[in-house]
Amino acid sequence: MTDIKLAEKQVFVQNSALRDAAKTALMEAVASKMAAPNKKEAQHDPLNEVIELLFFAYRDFTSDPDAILADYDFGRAHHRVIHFVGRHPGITVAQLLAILGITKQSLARVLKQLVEEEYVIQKTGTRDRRQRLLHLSNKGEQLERRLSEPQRKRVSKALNQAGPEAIDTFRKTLLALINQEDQATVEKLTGKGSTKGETS
Amino acid sequence: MTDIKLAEKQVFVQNSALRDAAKTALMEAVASKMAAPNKKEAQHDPLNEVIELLFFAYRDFTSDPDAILADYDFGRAHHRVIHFVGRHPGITVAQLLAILGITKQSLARVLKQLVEEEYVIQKTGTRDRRQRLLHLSNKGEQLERRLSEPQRKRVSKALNQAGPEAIDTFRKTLLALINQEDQATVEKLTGKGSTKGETS
DNA sequence: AAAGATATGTCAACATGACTGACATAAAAT
DNA sequence: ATTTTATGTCAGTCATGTTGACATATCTTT
Repeated sequence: MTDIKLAEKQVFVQNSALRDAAKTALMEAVASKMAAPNKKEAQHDPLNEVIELLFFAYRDFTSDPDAILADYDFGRAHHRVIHFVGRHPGITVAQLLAILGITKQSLARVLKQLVEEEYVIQKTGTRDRRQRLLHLSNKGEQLERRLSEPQRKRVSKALNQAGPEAIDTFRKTLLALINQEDQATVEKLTGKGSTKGETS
Repeated sequence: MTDIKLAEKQVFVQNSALRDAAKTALMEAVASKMAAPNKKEAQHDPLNEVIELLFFAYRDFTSDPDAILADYDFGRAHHRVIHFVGRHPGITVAQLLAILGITKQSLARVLKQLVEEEYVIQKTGTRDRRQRLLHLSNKGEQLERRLSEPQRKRVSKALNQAGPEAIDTFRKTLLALINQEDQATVEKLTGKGSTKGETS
């Protein structure tokens, strides 16, 4: 008696329903249960708190562009490429690989698409003609702005809410979270804009 | 004349080599080029800076556990489950789904493994016997500690380096980065520890 | 008590974005 | 002239996410 009536009334609670309701309704459920008095393990370590906050913050932070990307049939991988090429025009493939921390085969897949669809332009290096210096086309720049806008707004809002010293403290903390060896490099990287020194 | 000599001398620069050298040597290369004087687009927006820092910080932040996980043939998905079950013992499957923002089919795959290998224990709810309240076994708690230790150290170090007000400011900023609708929920969630109110 | 809704689980097929390994070409460096 | 470097590409695999369909046990409602 439990085998034929299902499909009609259950479907609506199936997959994405759980996802979409998740960030709202179901989260409420979580919270309410949470409100119940706990017993033990109230490990109220602020460190653990920060770790969880990082998880949620990053999740939401990346969700903005994800939605936009879907329109273009692109994924996060494309976004990362667009972002770093946009912020560091003239970057080489090797540099991009180093920054992204992925293999060239992985990069190739998305980069190829981006070049074919003319979001990214490859210019042969003049100093070293083996290099392919990467730039955004106008189209690419447009997409970049579209993608970064919600993120900038989100960050801006958050920093404002957190107070005037937040910009500085937040930046300092993030930098200190990065692997020691890379901190100096990243500092230079984010401090500057382009990757020039040569161009075609 | 370029078709038979390859495999011997190239292999070492192949895949992971690029990855491993990446975070050190190649990053250096990036930095040096960066140092070259730029021309235009010095969009020195601190917002963009923060966005990139977030990317790097989160990347390194998650790399600690990733390495450990490999020993167990687990991935990030397992880590997330272990983390949230560990920090919120007695959490239900539905709640976990809401937090993780994935489908139950995705969760099932990793949860099944974790239960089979006895890192996670399912207890039937007493108030609602349909629920499976999730807990870590001792084994699971050990793994949880092993995984969170490097992250806690990293965060701790970063907060110290960033100054005394960093804990508070960093937490505030992260919270404000989260989707408005979820902020209150997450605050409760991270503030408390367990998910009890009932147990078996 | 019967009917419906909910919490959980499971099979199967598919997409994305990583990875490894192997091989290629053009250009620079030795 | 030889070797190394920067880039690209084919092929196969793996982890993790997604839909869709269906099952079972246990509340909840009528």
